[in-house]
Amino acid sequence: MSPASSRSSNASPSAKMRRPYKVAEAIKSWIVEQGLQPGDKLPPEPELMALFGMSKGTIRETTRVLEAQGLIVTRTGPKGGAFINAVSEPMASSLLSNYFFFNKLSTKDVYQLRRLLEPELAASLAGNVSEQNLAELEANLEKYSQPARDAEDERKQHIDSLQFHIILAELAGNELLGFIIRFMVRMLTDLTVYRRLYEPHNHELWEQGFRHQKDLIEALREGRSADARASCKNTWK
Amino acid sequence: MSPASSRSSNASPSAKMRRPYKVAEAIKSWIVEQGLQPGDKLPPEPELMALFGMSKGTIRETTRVLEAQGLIVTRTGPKGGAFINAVSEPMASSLLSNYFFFNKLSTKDVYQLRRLLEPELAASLAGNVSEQNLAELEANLEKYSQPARDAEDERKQHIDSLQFHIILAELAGNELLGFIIRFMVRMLTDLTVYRRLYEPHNHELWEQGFRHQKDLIEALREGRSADARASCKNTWK
DNA sequence: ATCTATTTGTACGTATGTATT
DNA sequence: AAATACATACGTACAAATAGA
Repeated sequence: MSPASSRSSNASPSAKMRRPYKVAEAIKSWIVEQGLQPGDKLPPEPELMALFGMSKGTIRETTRVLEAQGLIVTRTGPKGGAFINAVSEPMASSLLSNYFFFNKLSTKDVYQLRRLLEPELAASLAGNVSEQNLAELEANLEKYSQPARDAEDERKQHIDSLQFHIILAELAGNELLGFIIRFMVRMLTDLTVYRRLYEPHNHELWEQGFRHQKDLIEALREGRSADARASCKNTWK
Repeated sequence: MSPASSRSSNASPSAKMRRPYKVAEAIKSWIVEQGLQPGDKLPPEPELMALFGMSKGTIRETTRVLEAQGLIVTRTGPKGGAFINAVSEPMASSLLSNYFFFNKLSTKDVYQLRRLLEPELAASLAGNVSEQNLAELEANLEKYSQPARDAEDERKQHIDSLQFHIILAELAGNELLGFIIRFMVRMLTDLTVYRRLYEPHNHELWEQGFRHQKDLIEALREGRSADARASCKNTWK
């Protein structure tokens, strides 16, 4: 466990790591060892230069590396410096999407995974959702209760309907699951934002999706686990 | 879709992005626009300096940023330079684990997710697994067919049993799913590598796990979807 | 509101390392 | 073996930002 590669899991291919990376690794392990928390300050540049016997430029490249990975943030001025930072979700999400940019992620893959995940998730949630959360789901559902009037409208509805899934994931109280669902939604948004324009406006599909989400909410409310699973399975177009 | 934030989804908090990051963003969009492929070369440093009107140091910080995110690799010497790179899985995995380092991921979360994913995965695979792949699963199972003799042995077996899940995920032919399962395995390895030492050696649990994995293979072979799901549900300790 | 001190950010010139031809 | 083309590293000088007096 660690900021990446505190032991050997490597980022830059084994080869001879250049100095900035060596230092970056050193600082990462240092963070772990010292148990530094977000907000804690790293030594200022001159001190790091002395500590690692390197020039300013090299030290700066190092801090850029850590910053690019979201592990630190830097501020100028007095009381400024490099500070430990808890990687934000948008950041993590961005970095991960870089991976799938080249490793062709298809919408099919995303839908298949969602299909694997959500029905069981819904089933496990049935009967355990507070009335407040149910209301939230219903409020979201309202946003696309009317058939889309035009392409732009449909696009908006599509984004809103994705939000439904995010709320659902939140309810599980599982950081990892939540992250994955939100990431999938992000991917779907990116992947479909253009594609959708060419697709036919399918009224029937919209109606079915809407109905099933409505059923799902009811099943969750009344603790009908099996029904929740079934409705959820039908929620995708 | 893009190397992160080619439009607005931002990594560095909206504020005034410093120059290296601006250039990094510029290069990212440039990569997308030009449709550059892994292996394609970026202009050499002096040219980039001219292109963006910046000094060597700043350009270098920029390339370090891209490199730290796994988007380029650099080589020295003639024919050297910065080259577009398809982010590797270990790299992506490392970067993502940084996120969960501070956002406390518990083993409970991981197990819960696996519990959500794998039974359905197994069910969907039943009857569609080649004899060769089944043999591979069985070969893996052999590695821990005998009760562990000591703590070290048990640790090894634990790692091997995790491999079982990776093979299973591979069979789905879903990049995203595969990544997630492997990532979870990685997290579990990191999270348990120390913890396990304190846990009692539980013979009975081992035996059950072993038996269920064996059952699972048979169910997969014979296309008994429901049984595969059931066996899989019992595969965790 | 202005100045001052502190700390990061940028620029440039030069020297060294490294792989290809 | 030598020349070449490229990244790597250093040192210094100066610019920009910001907290605090």
